Amino acid sequence: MPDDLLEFPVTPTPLPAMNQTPSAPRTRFAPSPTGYLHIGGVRTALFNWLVAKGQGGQFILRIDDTDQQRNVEQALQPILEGLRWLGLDWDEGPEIGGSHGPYYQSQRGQLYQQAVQKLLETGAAYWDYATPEEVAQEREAAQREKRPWRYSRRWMAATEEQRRRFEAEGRRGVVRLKMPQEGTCVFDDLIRGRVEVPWAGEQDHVIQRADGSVLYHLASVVDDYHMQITHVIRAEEHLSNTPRQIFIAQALGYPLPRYAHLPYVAEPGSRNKLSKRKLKKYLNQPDFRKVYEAGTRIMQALGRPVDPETFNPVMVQFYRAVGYLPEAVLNYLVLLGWSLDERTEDFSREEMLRHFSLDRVNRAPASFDPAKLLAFQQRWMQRVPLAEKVRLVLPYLQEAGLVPNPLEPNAPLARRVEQVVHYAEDRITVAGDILQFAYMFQGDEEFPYNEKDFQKRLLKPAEAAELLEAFAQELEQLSPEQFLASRIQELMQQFVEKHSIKIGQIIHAVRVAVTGQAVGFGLFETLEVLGRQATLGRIRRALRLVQEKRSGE
RNA sequence: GGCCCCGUCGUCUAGCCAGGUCUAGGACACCGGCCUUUCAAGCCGGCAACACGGGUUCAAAUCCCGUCGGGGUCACCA
Repeated sequence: MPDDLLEFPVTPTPLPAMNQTPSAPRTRFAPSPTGYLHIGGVRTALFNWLVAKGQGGQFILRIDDTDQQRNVEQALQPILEGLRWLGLDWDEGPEIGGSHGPYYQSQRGQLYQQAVQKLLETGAAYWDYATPEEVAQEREAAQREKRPWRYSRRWMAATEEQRRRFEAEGRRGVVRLKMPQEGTCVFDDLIRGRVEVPWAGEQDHVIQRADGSVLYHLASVVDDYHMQITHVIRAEEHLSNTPRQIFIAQALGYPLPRYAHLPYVAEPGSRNKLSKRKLKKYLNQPDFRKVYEAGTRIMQALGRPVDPETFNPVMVQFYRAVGYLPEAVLNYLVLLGWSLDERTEDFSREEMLRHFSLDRVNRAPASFDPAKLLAFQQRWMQRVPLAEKVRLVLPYLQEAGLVPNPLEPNAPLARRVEQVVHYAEDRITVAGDILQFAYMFQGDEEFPYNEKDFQKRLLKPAEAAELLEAFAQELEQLSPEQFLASRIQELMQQFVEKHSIKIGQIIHAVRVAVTGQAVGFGLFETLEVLGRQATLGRIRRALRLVQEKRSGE
């Protein structure tokens, strides 16, 4: 036996861990119904889902609504929709039930009452009759004297008689935890390793309010036990809550779950926690702004209001609305704090399930970078076959009123959608990008001209209109059947030689005349898809506009 | 402030536990070039980091101590 092994200090066994059947973890995601799904929240859900489903276990969704009187159902919908969109299906929870229900904390009051009762009986908790003001006074006094504060237990009722006395004074009791005052709480965190917290720093937390309702920590511990949760995987902000939960669990005689505290997701370019309320600040960040504005443009093209309450790159709804692929969002998210090795970046759902493990989760917080998310989106989108892309893009065209809904599969317009997606393929990174090509679906007299582009390519160059006119005459020589990209290109080359001009002198003018803007996919393809009649009509409209503007000056 | 956690390119990270193969690897962003009818895409190239200071060691991003910095948490919120 090696010497250093002999010298290894004998450590007291940490708190008993739950008897593991390592085969089937049960994890849970426990959001409170706030009406939106935060990026950090989904990542927590993802990791929980991966641990459970990667090892043949169950992923449970539980709603922490102990404090909500609002419309829970309504505030819950965006969360459920978001999880479903991403494919993070739950095995037990709202809308599907399960054998450990109900899955709303507001409906599990009886379980909590029993737990409180037991805590009271065993002396792990006590009735307390301090008013909130009295407690605040104590705390402030301690603060003034710069000493650590602990509740004095002055209004603790140790006996039934004391309770009656306090109540006779008109006081209403809460139930507090009777926390240990010395020693250390030790637990093994799956991500952080051994964590030690002195009990002396813990308060006698309230677990039941004066109105009889119960607080989060109690509910959470009781539920985790009854739902047989094996791994509590949650955000780091709960790390310092863990000792009190361990205390509750042990006092109740529950085996402990394993804990894993994920580093939180930080703001772009800083170490602060990502918050949905700081949208304005994040917009100062160029990458963030770029992603947001691209999204905003899509919403505007759809005629949807841009509501900062719901349309915000900090929330998953944003990505769904704009047309990201769930695969891309998951791929980005899984790498936010986790990695497999030094090079693998592409993870499908199946690959994540196969490879994910908590021991490769990073301990430091990770900044959210929407530009990198976009890069993943681009990669995933490149792999989507044409027919599927058409399917993704269609709802955007329909909502914008550019294409009827439903669209007959064999209608000429269906063919056009396909062509546009085909030619614009590299330019469509999110489904909503199709709306950049709205001009391909608008009437020849309706599509708008970008003023700056019109100015630059048609108005300002002295010869532009004349050349355009001449080129239109050449185009007229082609029959509708001859109106093909290759033929048009040939024609233009001849045209350029004939007039001894550079191709740039005509091609930009044609593009702006026909599309209304200076950017787009291949011009010859654009003309082909538009067809002879539309092309000529649009050029005539542009020439007319040039004339109007010139004479108007 | 107490307690807890964290600290590798601007960002996500690999490497750290088992010190040399690290003149620190990959990706995003950025910059430059090629391609080109525009803008993208694509291809090629470039910039760029071990928070700091002490130890231990022949050798430290890796081990130890300290400092600094950042964050979380301290509710009759979740």
